[in-house]
Amino acid sequence: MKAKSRQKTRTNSKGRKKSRAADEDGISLYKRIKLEVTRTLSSGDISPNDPLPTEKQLAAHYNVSIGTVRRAMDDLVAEHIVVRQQGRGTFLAALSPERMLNRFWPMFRQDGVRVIPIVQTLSFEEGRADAETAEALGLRKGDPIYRIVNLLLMGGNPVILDEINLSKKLYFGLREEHLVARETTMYGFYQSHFGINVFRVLDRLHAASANQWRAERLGVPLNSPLLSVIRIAYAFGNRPVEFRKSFLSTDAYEYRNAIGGEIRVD
Amino acid sequence: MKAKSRQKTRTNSKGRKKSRAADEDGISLYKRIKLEVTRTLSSGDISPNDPLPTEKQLAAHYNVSIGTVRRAMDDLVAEHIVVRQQGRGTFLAALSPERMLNRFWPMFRQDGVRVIPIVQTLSFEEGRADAETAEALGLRKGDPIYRIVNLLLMGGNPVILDEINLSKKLYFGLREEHLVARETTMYGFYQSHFGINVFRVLDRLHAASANQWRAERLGVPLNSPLLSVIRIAYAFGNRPVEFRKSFLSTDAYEYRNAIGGEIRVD
DNA sequence: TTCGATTTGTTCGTATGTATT
DNA sequence: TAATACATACGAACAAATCGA
Repeated sequence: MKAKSRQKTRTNSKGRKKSRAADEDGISLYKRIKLEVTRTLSSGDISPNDPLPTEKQLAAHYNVSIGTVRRAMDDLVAEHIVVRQQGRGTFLAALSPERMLNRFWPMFRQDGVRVIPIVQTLSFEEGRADAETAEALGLRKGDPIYRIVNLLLMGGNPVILDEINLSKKLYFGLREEHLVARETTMYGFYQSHFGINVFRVLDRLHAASANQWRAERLGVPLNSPLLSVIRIAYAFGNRPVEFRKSFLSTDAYEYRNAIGGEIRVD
Repeated sequence: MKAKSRQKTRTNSKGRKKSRAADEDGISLYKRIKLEVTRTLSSGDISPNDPLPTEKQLAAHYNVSIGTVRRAMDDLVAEHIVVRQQGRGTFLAALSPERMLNRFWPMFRQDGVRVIPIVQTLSFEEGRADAETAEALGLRKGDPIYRIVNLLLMGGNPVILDEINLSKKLYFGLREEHLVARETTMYGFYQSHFGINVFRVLDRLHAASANQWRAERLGVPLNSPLLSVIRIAYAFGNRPVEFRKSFLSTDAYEYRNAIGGEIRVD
């Protein structure tokens, strides 16, 4: 006497009617849910740190079982898009200041210790996108942008020089006061003030030499070797939302990168 | 008439006896299985590309349900330790030459194209571990090692100079002929000849200047900026199995690093 | 502070779909 | 074609964390 026997399609107690595995579109249910939820999140309606619908609600809404919702959420958790907390709910992956920092700033002291940088904004100006910036941000050359130069000090010494380019359209109304006043990382700032959630960055690393201007600000000799990091930051949906060129003095600090399993056995 | 109602412990039809969620050790079943399987894999008994026990077998062996085995395997798949193929089985994550390359060599041409390097072995010698190498490989200073210097050419030009240090004990019997004859990456070579599966590397990046020796081999001017990559490669169980110092000429190629979701929606 | 409701976490089990051999 | 092995989906029961009354 096992439950109800099932055919390829059936109608269950809630009026659900589905062919199992492989939907009309040939895409599985949990993947569809994954997409739908991602779309919802990228729309920016859900501010981080307030919860998504509960699993039960999602199951009801999409007319699937809780297990299927969990399968979708498992994926989103693995992709660091949402986090779950037993007893509380499921949240847009955030963005506590130091989680943000830990996640997107792979800078360590030589001995492996992570150091929180202190940020000085050296300049803030409006300008127009050059070819490189336009390409990176998906703009047209000459489109209006904000350009910010930050100096990051670690352990009291200047270590990183950041040249940040933002589309004016995306960050309309940004002013220098906001930057000095902010109590968080740039990415946390984008999120809290503009609803822009950076969840992925792509870094391109080169060896470079310090020119006069950079040498002065980083306090190193002219032509010292610097690590150049060209970064594009993406929000959900692979929307580029920041183009950044950084120059790092790697005498006392280094850029670390782990490839492969992260060995969380918890 | 729903199944059998359950108490906190019970004995099922197969004689299984278990308290639900949170085992004796306070660790969940699927995590225990994850660990056990990982241990089995790291012992090197299972050569890559032959299958692990099937889910059914594992379930029987560990006396748990298939769902629990799948939960454990899901994690191992997410961590790139195993791969599953519908209809075939589950395999130790491998390591086709170009998967290996794609996975652990984040070098791209400026335009984003990946280039397969050609490897020249410049030298092969036995030596003794200096402090740095010993530390990295978990050896004592003075322990015997092999030291290999490789020059990697991309697009016909020398781009990377690799100085590789291997514990002699781990790779006992290694000879230069093996290296020249090999038809794969170094990591593939470690695996096929020594049963050592690299599944994770940690890179530390610095800006450096080309000294005389390196400048000559890389065909760049003295004191040119080079990207220095100090790498430790780990096998299962976090066993360090290779210590490598690389110097990259980044005029035409770059080191790329993606942080955050990889956006596989499949 | 206690307690109960809510929400996710873990485990089990079943049925069926689909790819491989 | 049949057997095998993983993939998807449903649903139930209980554990554990959280939060508010």
